[in-house]
Amino acid sequence: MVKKKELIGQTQSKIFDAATEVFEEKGYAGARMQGIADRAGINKALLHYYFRTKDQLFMAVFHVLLKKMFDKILSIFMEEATFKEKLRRFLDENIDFLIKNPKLPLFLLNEISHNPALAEGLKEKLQYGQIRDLIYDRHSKELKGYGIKKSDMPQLMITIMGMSVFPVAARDMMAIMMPQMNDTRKFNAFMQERKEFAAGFVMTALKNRKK
Amino acid sequence: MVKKKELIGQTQSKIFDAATEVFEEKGYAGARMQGIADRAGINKALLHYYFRTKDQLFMAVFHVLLKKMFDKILSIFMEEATFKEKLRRFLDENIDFLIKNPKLPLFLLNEISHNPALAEGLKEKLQYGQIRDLIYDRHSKELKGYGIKKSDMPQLMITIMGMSVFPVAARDMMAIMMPQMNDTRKFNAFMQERKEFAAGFVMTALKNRKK
DNA sequence: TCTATCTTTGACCAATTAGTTAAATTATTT
DNA sequence: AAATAATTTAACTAATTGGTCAAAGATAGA
Repeated sequence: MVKKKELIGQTQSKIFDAATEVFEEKGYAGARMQGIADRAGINKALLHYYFRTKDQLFMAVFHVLLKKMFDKILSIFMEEATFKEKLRRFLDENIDFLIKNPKLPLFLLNEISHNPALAEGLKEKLQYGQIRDLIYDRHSKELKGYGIKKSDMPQLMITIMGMSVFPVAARDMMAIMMPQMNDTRKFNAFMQERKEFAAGFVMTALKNRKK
Repeated sequence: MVKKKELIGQTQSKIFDAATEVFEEKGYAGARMQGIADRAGINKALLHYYFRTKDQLFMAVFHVLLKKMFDKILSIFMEEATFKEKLRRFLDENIDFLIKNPKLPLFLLNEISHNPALAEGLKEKLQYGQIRDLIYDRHSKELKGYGIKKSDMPQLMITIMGMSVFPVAARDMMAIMMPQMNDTRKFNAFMQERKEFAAGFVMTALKNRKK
């Protein structure tokens, strides 16, 4: 027999999944409670029964997605390995993640830019503020060998992030110049290729960097 | 004496400027006609007098901004110069442009992703579809010397674009990990630094690329 | 089975929002 | 100066949208 709590779970997670899809697709301002209810296959009143307001529902979805993205990014750099190894693992795993969640980066970028307060929670809670120092300190010898000073870390980190995230976020715009990007199969192949291209590109640039 | 056409121009361009600001800030779905009227210092009915509907006003603004962005990108690569020189000029000028128009990339990315048809006009009109071949053919000798085949061009182009555009588009998100990015003065200094960093990074990676 | 609680729904409400209209004001032409 | 045309406004309308409510249906415990 199906228990009540499982039913709650079913409905609530049906709602949550539908809300995730709709918010990712249309953004907060473009999303409609009715549209979320429709996609979840339920009544709009039931939506408000489980999540009192649009803001509450959005916040629940947003924070799960933000954490999902950052956990992926950060977990790899917290492991025990050389910087070079981490770079490869990061690009491999992050690109796989992005292929599976192609709408996520642009969604997060947009919502945060429309409402910077959204990032506040994570900022304090997980102390990501220190991440630059943490990474640098763990690999200072290796990075110094590449001519990277602590003050260069933002440049390097944003470069690495951009190598994987930018193509996914900017896909539709780049497709104006490169129509083959419109074909999802080709785009995914491009992203697979990119694992190797990006890792090679960054490591070559680092190893031959003038100090 | 102020002529009628200038007056029209004044009001129309006041509206256009206000609409540009509001759309860039809030996106199509988040923008309000009343908000645009307020920012332009006029009545809402007057908005509809000059631009019949929200869609019409948005389209006018959007296409100007899309063209602005692409002209900037493409003009440099159409000049007579070596690829290396173009790369430097592109990063210099594009980063200056982005510092002045920090909300532009995310706005365009978002609106196109919410409504891919928006890109159609430009795609056909300016034949950007061929840009990859155009650039490659002009620099095939130099690029082949770096071990770049024609099929590598998308990887290279998206890398170069991402080096300049990503930091601006992802600023607020990267600021979660690097709080100093929240300070506009520091961020702009970072972008200035990036001209040199990115140019050096890309050229080093190209020159030492294994073929 | 009876009761209390939890879940789901249809109908409704109030606020917001894009868009209209008719009249008033200002500018242009003759 | 008078007539005509363009510009601007206040007040309004219709549709959309987030949110409520009371009642019906389902579930679990006594």
